[in-house]
Amino acid sequence: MAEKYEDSKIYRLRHSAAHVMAQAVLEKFPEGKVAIGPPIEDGFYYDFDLPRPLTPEDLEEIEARMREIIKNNSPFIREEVSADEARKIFKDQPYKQELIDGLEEGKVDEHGNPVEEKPVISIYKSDEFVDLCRGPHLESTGQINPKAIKLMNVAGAYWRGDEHNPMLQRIYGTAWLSPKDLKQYLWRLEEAKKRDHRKLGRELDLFSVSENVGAGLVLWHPKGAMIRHLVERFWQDEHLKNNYSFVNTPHIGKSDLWKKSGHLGFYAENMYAPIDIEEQQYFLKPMNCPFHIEIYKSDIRSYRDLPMRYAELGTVYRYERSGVMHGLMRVRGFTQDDAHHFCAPSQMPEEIDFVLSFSLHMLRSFGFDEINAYLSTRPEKAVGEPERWHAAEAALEESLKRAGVDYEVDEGGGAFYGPKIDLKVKDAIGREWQLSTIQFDFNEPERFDMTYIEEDGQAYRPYMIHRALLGSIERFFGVLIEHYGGAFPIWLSPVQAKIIPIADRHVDFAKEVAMELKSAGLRVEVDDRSDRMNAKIRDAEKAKIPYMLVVGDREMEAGQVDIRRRSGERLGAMQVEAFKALAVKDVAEKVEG
RNA sequence: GCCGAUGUAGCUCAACGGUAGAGCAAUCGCCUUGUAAGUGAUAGGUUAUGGGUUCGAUUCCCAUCAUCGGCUCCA
Repeated sequence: MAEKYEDSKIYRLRHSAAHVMAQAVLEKFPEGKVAIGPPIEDGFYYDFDLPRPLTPEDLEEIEARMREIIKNNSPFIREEVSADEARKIFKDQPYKQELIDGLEEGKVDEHGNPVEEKPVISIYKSDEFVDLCRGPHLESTGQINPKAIKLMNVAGAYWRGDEHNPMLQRIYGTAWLSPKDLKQYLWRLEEAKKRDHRKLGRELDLFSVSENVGAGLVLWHPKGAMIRHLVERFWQDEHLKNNYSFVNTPHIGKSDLWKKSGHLGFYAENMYAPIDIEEQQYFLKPMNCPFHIEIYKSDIRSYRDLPMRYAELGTVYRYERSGVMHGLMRVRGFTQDDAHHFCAPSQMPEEIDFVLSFSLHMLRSFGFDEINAYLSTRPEKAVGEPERWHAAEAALEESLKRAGVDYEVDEGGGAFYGPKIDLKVKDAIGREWQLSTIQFDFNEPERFDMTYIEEDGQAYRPYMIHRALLGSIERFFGVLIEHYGGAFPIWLSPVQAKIIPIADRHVDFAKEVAMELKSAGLRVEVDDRSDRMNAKIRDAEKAKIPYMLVVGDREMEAGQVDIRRRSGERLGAMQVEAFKALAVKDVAEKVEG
């Protein structure tokens, strides 16, 4: 069993580094106010209310001062105090006063998180600095390795994370046990930068976002659109194999529909302003479900029709606040790989089993092997019968167990209309991304009065399950780019092989080879520029094309191609037919090479 | 939306209160090449947009738009 982060030395180290930083900041700005400063993943931060914005030069100064404080090697001394004593000690610190009030009431800890027992109020002293703090800390500042800390950046953050509160300045820092660990962490950041889908999107000419079109609206370039096409084609094939029906629905719908579905009530802030058409108001769709429900309701449904599975690559538009857009990950117009399942209560557990295993199959097909699940259950405020909630939650949990997926339960974390499972994948450098979501909906079937006729001739309410496996095609593409660092598996590569003639006299032969490979469904291009072979190889490498096929006098003579992989590996010369078979096999087996 | 930073050629970046330059890419030549950059020339910019200050603004100021790092929110 791994040690909990909260109990580890590195946690105490980061917490201690936060105190040292706060001291350095207060020395520079004696009138500054301090808020809170906890350890976080990979480091720590501290929030301050300061008279002016901090600059990168300030950070350097603060970091240098931190090293001096560390050198003093002063001990961290813990003291327990009464609330009144604490108030006296922090008399010039309004944020600390607020925290002390909270501690005295006994409902929250010094970070504002709810706690069971009324906490003891403790303070920690080190060098010239005193902080309201639960600890724990290192024994002394000298235990911090001055060469293993680094201040990263400054950012705004609301006091207690509430946007109605004042905006503070948050300094992020990182701290490690050894300089080697710090170096490795910085290397990881560099690596993540290299894989940034926004950078690769430009370099590989996959997509762009134009200021002239609008923020958060993605333009898919030919190579990106090819990958999207391949993803969608695979997605469609798999859905057809699994008894889905495809539906297609429009981009706008009348206001009455959205009133009925409830979206104008609980989702209005994410919807765009209405469009007036012949004195009726229409809204851009933020979701596809009301349309799918209308299709369901276009006829009387029998128990014999169930389960029904409606799938659509449905493009939706959601208003996102201006500061939140991020490449492909967070956009204003996107296509969900959406589907709605309608089933009878008796079919429900089996239907969940299917959706979960189908979801895992889909994610694994794209090279995501590490998948974690999050089960969110009934919140305080919820619609729908409690029995249905329980049955649904049980089905979700049982299904996760059967599938052998690691999961965490988020009690009360479900939406008001139903419990859900979210699946997160780990990418090649260990970052988690949320993709799939499987959610029950107890709201819309009621609002639309959806029914089916049972054997007994009576009308019953079906279960409705809403799911997206890839999430959105845009986000999924972004994750895919970062996961593979732009070097897509062969079946997804927009160009699978680049044919490189050594001299102009080999171009005709190269084109013949290209024709031959294209006839097998391979995506190949001939680099017929009069450049040197070395330059052509360099360009193909930079484009991360899986195979480079060099053809010169020798190959032309023998009807061969000389093969180089993008890894630099040389496979030597082989017959065109042999390469064709090799590449076709790579595609079928989804080889990553 | 909020806090902070940024916006100069297709890309990466210089420079400057007196109307801008490099490398790569592009175009046109020459070279005809054996596994990551051959070579010469040419072209390319109302310095994001709109105001203001100034004799003069791309540079200083304001607003808007967009991007980046975060916060809040989320597929």
